[in-house]
Amino acid sequence: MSLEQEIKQTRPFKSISEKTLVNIMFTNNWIHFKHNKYLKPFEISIQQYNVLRILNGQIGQPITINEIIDRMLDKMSNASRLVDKLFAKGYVRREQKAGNRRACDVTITPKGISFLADVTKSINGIEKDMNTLSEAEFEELNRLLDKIRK
Amino acid sequence: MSLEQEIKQTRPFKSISEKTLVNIMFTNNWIHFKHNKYLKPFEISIQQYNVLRILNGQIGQPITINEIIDRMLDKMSNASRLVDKLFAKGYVRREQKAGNRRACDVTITPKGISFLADVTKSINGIEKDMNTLSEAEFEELNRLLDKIRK
DNA sequence: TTGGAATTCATGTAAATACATATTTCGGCA
DNA sequence: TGCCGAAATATGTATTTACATGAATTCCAA
Repeated sequence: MSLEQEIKQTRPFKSISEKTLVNIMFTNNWIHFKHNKYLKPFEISIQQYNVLRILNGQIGQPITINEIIDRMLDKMSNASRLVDKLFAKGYVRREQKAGNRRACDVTITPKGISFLADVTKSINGIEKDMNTLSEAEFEELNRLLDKIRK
Repeated sequence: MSLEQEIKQTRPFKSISEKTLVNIMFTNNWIHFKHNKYLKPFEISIQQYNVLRILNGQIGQPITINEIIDRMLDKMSNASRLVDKLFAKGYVRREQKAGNRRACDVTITPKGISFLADVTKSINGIEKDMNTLSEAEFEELNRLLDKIRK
């Protein structure tokens, strides 16, 4: 459905770029809502899920809190508290980094890995809720999003 | 910059559609961050700003809380408390709807209109932070976002 | 070597969000 | 009319977010 219909816009957007910003935000909320729906049974928040994915991407190599923040989609949130939550659930291990007592090494545990695998299986439902674009359309969408951010 | 570089992705995405989801979320956070930056001096949250814009779009015609929720980008948040905040600042008027004592009529006040004009002037800075796409590219980006949401 | 700045993380806190539940009012029907 | 379920909004609350500040450690330059 067109954006204007979805948000029942009465007057037209002032510019196509303004409309695009609104469209990105609206689409993100659509994704966010789906994510919440699929993550809910696992009792994990979107941010915690993202941190787990980052750790999993490390393939066993530890990573510091600062590096997690670097890789996070949302830089603002509190990585050390997210790691706390994951630690409490046994999904990550946290140790003082050798050679730098300020920093800490965070690693995903086997329990975390298998939990993440279950979550991922469920969350792929999002792709069923999405309309599939052609390969070329996906590529183009990515290109345009990359381009819009300077 | 490419998404992979920005989030320092180590292993490749499993699919182009997964990458696209991440890209939309990442771009949204980019926009969110900019919004926060430009809204901060005005002491208003993004959600409050969006509600004001919706009310302004009504051109004087009152609207109920439910209709605000309908038009909001983020359906989840608490429209009545957002209206409360705006009311406390004198940006909106709220009256019991004639003929239905459950519902209420919300309208933007002149103070709200001029405040919104100031905010809008500042927030247009986002468009300077953005790379401009061509008209055709903007159209295509909007088309693809509309298409991806069923 | 040592004092100050920078780094790295943790903690505190006000506000916002997500969601459940309550309250008031309305509409329809026996 | 009186009752029941639905509608429209308000309120309660646990969690998350945004951001400021604090604490420990490291680095560097005088």
